[in-house]
Amino acid sequence: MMMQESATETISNSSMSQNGMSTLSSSQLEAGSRDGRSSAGDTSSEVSTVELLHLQQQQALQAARQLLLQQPGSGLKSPKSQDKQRPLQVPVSVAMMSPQVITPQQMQQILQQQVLSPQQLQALLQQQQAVMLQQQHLQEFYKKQQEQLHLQLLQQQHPGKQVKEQQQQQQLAAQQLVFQQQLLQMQQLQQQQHLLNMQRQGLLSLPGPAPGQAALPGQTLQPPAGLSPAELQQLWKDVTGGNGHGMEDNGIKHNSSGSTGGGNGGGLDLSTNNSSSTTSSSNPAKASPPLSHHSIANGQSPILNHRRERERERERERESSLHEESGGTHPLYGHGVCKWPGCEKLCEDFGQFLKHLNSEHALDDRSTAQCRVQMQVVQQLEIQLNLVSSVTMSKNLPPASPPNLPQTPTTPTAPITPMAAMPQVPSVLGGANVPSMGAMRRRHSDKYSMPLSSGGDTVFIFPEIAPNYEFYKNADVRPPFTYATLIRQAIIDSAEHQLTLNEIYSWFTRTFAYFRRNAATWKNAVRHNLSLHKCFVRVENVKGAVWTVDEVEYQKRRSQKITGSPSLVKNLPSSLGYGTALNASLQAALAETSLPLLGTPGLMNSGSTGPMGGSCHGLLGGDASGLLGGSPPGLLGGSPPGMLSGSPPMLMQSAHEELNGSLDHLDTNGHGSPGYSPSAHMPPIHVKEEPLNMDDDDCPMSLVTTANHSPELDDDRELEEGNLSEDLE
DNA sequence: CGATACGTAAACAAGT
DNA sequence: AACTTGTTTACGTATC
Repeated sequence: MMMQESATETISNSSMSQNGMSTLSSSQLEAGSRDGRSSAGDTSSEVSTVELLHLQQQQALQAARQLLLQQPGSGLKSPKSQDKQRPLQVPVSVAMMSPQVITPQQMQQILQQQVLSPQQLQALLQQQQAVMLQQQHLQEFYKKQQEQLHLQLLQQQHPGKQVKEQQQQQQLAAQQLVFQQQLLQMQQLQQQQHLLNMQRQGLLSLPGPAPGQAALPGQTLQPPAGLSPAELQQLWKDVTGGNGHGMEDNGIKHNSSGSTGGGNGGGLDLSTNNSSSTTSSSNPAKASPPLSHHSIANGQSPILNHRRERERERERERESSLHEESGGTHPLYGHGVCKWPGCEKLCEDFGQFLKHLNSEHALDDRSTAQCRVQMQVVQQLEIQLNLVSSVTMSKNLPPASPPNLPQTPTTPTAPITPMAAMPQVPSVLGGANVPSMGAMRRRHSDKYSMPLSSGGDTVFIFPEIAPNYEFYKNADVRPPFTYATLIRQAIIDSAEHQLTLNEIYSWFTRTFAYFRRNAATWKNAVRHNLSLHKCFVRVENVKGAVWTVDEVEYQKRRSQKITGSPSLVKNLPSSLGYGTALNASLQAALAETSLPLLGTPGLMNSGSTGPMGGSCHGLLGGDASGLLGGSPPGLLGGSPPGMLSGSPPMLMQSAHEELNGSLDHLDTNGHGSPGYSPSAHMPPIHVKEEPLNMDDDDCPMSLVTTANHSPELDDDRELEEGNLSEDLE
């Protein structure tokens, strides 16, 4: 019976979280629309949203490209795996992938570089306003010209054309270019503005640090944080000269050439095509002079001249080849393949591509939804990044690398969020919500012992861990450790290695954001564990009773487990997703086991290499599936969700596993340090939250949400524990 | 499939 | 009486 209740609770919670998410997303959208309205004056909210989405899509594409280029083998796998798992959401998954791939460092760089100063923002806004006024007129004009041009082109196709006509055409083309450029610029500015507005309003902004906790006051809506790095990047590129020519594009994107008639310039892909681009959709290619790209860039006269010339040439070419569409360029078209995330359809020519684009990737609800999901994903990633970065940064450690962590050989940073992000995110953010399920999480955790040290009293066994400590302290993620392990840690951390029950409670709340809610539940669990496990010894004290740890007993227990489970590795697939988590668990594990070992990283790694390698990448696939849709019913389903699901971000099981392996060795070797358990395998991290489930459908959405914890959950008295909250900081 | 570990819920008792 | 602290039992889930 109880279980059922809990289950229902979970469900309700999850639903709540979803709602929360949806709410958030909706609010965001609304906000976005508002912006659009306010700023643009009635530009339909949709437009802004769409634009944003497009930007993000592009971003995702870019990221994907970069990944492909940078990470030869690794990155590729994950996507596939994901796709397999979640076929329908391919685009989404793909988009997600890219972000995942991005290393934390990259993200940080982006963030750092991309921040717009207030003045810049203002300037942009002003520019845009001015531009907007003109835009309508220009658009109309542009359309007319495009039509004319189109007609002329058609005429030219016929053999006997007169020179004059050609000249006229050229002139028109030139004019068109100018207008087109202007138009594009305006559009871009508009996009920017939308983004900026959103940013300002905090729509996009993710609460930096602790999603889970709304807590940190200031952070939340700060403008700068707002846009995702990628967004900013893209935006900046588009705005600044990026568009201009080439960016990288030349190579990759000629695209930008506004060919798509719409002149997306690079920025707006679809939107442009469909909408404004206008008439063109039908013959965008024709109308749009390939120039566009370039034009977009500056729109400067000098450049224009060159462009004009080029255009002429191109037009000639065009004429010859007719609709070859000049290889119409489009941000989503390259190498004869549709670059829409997850699509990759082969299109013989640009025209075919356009057809495909309009038919398959039209801005319908579906694509819009996909875009939204992507946005959300990006946001989540940002959040995670913030968390991670905050943690790592605060601690001096080089982000990814705990000493030896096999961690991420490949992607040092990668960890961050690989796919897992998706699934996990929810949990993280919204998190913890739910108390949930019964026994999902599990034991593995024990294996690691967590060296976390709480603030004051404790001494960090391993400083490296600190980062993780910060993470769990602020993120509403369930730690991947068993209650027994945590309790032990709490006691060990204390000065006298003994704590009263209440002190243990305090440690939990102080150390883990996750335990700031549902107090009744976890406190009961703590008591239960104290009583149940022999390793915890109650000692009568003057003041009352205190709890101590009998390491011998603790080790016994652990050793048993350890010995038996080399298998952990298996889980990897499912757990892959976590990136940073890795650190936490790994570190923890390392900490424990390795105390002695620290010096010998090699050991760790050696073991890991094997297993780990693949796993890391696998991240995406595995976890995500598990979390999201994969695990069906119960949270646990596929990926054992165990504890951390919420955290998501981080843990890479693979790493854990490796660690495990290594750890195991260690253990086996027996260096058993007295106090610390050998720890051993890394368990998959479970996330309790299970955000997972949400409906499969929603899964993506889940991401969205949550940045703050939903108050709801707490029936508990957590609030009561004011200190805890205080302690946090 | 059974054993075990774990998490959760709850009943109950004793103490404050 | 209400709450805290402990103990114990039961049950579901996951792993071995």
